[in-house]
Amino acid sequence: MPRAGLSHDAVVRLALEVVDDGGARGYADLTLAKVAAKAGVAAPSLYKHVGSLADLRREVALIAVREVTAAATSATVGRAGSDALRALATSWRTYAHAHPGRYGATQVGPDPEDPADAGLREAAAESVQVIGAVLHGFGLPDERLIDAIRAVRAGFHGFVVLELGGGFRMREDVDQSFAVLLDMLVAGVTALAARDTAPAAPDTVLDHDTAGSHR
Amino acid sequence: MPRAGLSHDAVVRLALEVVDDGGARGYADLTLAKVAAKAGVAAPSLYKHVGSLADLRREVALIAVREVTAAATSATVGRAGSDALRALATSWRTYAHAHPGRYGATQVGPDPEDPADAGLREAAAESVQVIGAVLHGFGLPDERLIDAIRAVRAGFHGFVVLELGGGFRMREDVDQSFAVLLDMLVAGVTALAARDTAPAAPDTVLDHDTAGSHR
DNA sequence: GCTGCAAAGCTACGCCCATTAGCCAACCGG
DNA sequence: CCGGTTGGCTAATGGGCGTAGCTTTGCAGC
Repeated sequence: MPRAGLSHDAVVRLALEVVDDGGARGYADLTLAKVAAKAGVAAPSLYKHVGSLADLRREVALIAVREVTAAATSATVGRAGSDALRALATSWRTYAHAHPGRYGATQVGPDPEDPADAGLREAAAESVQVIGAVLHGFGLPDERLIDAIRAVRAGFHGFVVLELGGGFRMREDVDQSFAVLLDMLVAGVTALAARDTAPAAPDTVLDHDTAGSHR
Repeated sequence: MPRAGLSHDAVVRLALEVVDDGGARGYADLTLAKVAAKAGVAAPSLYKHVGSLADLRREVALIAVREVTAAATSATVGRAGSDALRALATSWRTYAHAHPGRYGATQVGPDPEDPADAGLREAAAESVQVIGAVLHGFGLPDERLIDAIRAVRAGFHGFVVLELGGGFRMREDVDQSFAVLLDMLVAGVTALAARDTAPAAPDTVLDHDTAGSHR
């Protein structure tokens, strides 16, 4: 009865393979049975190395979030302003294309209550901080920074989710569409900074009173 | 042995209740067992009214997509331009807030191959057409309309997905953030129309050559 | 009112998955 | 070489989907 020589890390590595092999649905379809099959081991044996399927998923998600953050960080180092924002956007989407399954793992929000999700919460916060750092360079007032971060995240994430999910069915150039979205975000953040820095500017694109829509 | 008096429509209705009861994860957690429990019936009995769990999910998704489309349509009737786009955005997000579980059902892209998904594909196309109709009013050239639609969809969907998934953890006003995103999209679409309608305009916000980023 | 049949339940079963319990063999430190 | 830890295993439970086949209800038509 030879041993498979597994370990915690080896199991996680195999889980990542399963996720990567499964395309955009790889994470959703991650199963202990598949990992065990890849390891050449009976499914219950995995419990010697991993607490549960939920634990394994958490760990995969953590890695994915950290990878996105790392890609975003290294893409924006040494850049500022719209240059940085464009590099950030590209790295974000490029990661999703290269690892659609792993990107799917970043879509599950960590449970704000569950202590087991603490690491994931922190990792997610770090990825948001990278966006925040980039946007900080636009000179936004503090109260607008959070809005800009959310708009950018929504744009990036929404586009990638729709793209990976097959939501863009026309054959038209998707890269071009992303470039247009990115232009909107760059212009939007720039205008947002200009508006609140110089509130009297007459020809600001964003001269609309957003405060009126508060609940 | 009294009869429960089920029917196809009754089962779908109960499935919608299960989805609605389950919060944002209601659709993902939809199960025949839960529907059967709500109906007061053994699970296999449901097969007299429904082909499979996949069929039931499809039907729920179809209803959800049509409801979003209907909300968007009625919100934009009689409006045009940025007024229409703002109303569209509000109706989209309002639907997601009112029916988070059902909104989750709209996130699964229909399989482009599967003939069973044909109705869902058509319904999804209709919802995109509503956005297209609204954006058409901005006078975009045809080649840009698809890009604008995608940007708007990405913004709406991304924001709502992040919001429902608990992705916005700061307590800052989320309505305000959505208003800012909406401003960016309105300004972005306006500028996109201005850019390609009058290419020589000097002060256009979007004077960047997006064609340079084609793959 | 009776008869008969289709429809709508049911139970029993098979399969897949996660997880627990308990066994046994392999490796490693002394 | 010996013993304990550790990493496999099988068996079994529970839950979910789905199929097969039985039973009973309730209605249509006489």
